[in-house]
Amino acid sequence: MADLVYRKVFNDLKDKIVKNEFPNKRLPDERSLSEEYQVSRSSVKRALKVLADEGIIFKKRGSGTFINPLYMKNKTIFHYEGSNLGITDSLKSQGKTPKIKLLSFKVVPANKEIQQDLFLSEGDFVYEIQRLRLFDDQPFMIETGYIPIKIAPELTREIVEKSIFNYVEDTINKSVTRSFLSILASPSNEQDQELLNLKPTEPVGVMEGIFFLDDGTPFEVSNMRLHYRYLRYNTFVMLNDH
Amino acid sequence: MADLVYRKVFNDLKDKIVKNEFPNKRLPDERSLSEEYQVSRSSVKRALKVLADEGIIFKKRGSGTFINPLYMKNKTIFHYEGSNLGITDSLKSQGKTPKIKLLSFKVVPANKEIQQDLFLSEGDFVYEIQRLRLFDDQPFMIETGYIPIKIAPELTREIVEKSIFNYVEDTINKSVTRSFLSILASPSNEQDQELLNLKPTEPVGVMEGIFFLDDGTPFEVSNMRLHYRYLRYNTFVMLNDH
DNA sequence: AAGTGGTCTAGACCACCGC
DNA sequence: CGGTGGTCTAGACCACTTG
Repeated sequence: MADLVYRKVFNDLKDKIVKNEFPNKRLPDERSLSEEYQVSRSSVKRALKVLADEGIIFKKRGSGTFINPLYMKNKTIFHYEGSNLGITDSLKSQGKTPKIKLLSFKVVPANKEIQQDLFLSEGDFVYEIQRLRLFDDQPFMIETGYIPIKIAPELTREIVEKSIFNYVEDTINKSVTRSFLSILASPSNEQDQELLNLKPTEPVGVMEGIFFLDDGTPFEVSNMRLHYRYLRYNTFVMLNDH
Repeated sequence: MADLVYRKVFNDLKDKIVKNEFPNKRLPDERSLSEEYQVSRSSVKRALKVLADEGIIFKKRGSGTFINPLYMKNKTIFHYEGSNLGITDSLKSQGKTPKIKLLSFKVVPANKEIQQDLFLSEGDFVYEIQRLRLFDDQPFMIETGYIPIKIAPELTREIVEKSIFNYVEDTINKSVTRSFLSILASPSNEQDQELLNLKPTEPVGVMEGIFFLDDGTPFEVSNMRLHYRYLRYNTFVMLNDH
């Protein structure tokens, strides 16, 4: 992954942007970058495309490529980038230690809502997994997930305390590649306040989502409640036209 | 726009998918499509990339390209608007009447932050427009926007009480087609509580964004504070791999 | 006119899948 | 092994912006 040409250009440019090595907020033109990195202009374009999709840069035809000023501002430790969600990655990359505390792990019958979300039938069972995620010993997210037992019949506490997605990729040989997410704000409840160290006036950011395997099978429905300072979802939006 | 090669391939394929012209849920391989449409394989790939980004198809290396079996069903269950945001539209569609109450309308010098966000220079002026948006006489959003006067030199209270974007499209003949948005949760402040009828424990959802004209010029930087029950951002997310 | 991003082509080689 | 998608190159021409 990391030794792909466009990936290297992407990583290097992102690095330089973060280190503020383009103080005029402008990147060199594509042809210069192509020369500098000794790669084709197509590969440069591909790298820039990904940067643009993540909202880090934007391009002005005829003018050049510029750094999105919102990207650097008010960066929370934890941020999601549109079309690329990397929970553990984005944490690790900053040299921090993400941890998981397992709050509960059960097998329960799927209720109506979960049946619909995961395309299950009456009588199907799911794992109910509640985890607290920490980041440098600071709790930031309560995550409640439901996974059909028939998709991953051998989940254990040990697996669940680490990465479920990695387990699935290594063992079932399928991968979780996409999801539908809903993002909203909510007042904190007592559990939130206790586990995330919140005052009653402080809210949580909520991300609800369904994760899919690469063959389209719904794999998990998840409800994530985040300390409000740790949620910042950055996205690039195309308005009505294309 | 629609006469781009990859766009035509995209539209044609999407059309065929919707009409169920691939009953085996599988698309022809890229080289055949390239031949069929008499375009390069790169253009086929580009069209397929867009289809995949929209969650309509997925590609399996070594196997082929398949139609996401959930694509049709999902439309009723989720309404994902990622990559297509229409605030007033989505309100109108529910048969409700959106209204705008103008809270303040001034011309002020752009501060450093706004200068950076909108690529302005020292001494440039911007409109500062604060509006309360209502929905069936129920206030749901406080919106503070900054627009360079040099882009829209003739803004008036009358325009600002309606749609700024429509004015821009009709008059300047440019359109607002893209934005970068950051979405987060925040405790409500006193103004929020008063204008949005919130209790102190109830939060707001915040959307900060820069809106761009179709030529890439930053047009407006906007801060939107929404009653938490009215913010729900739905999006389709591709995870780490492609 | 020069510079910059956008689109498109043609072709090469690689990596993975299934028979 | 053949078929498929993934990556990459080199170069052409177009469309828009800026001085």
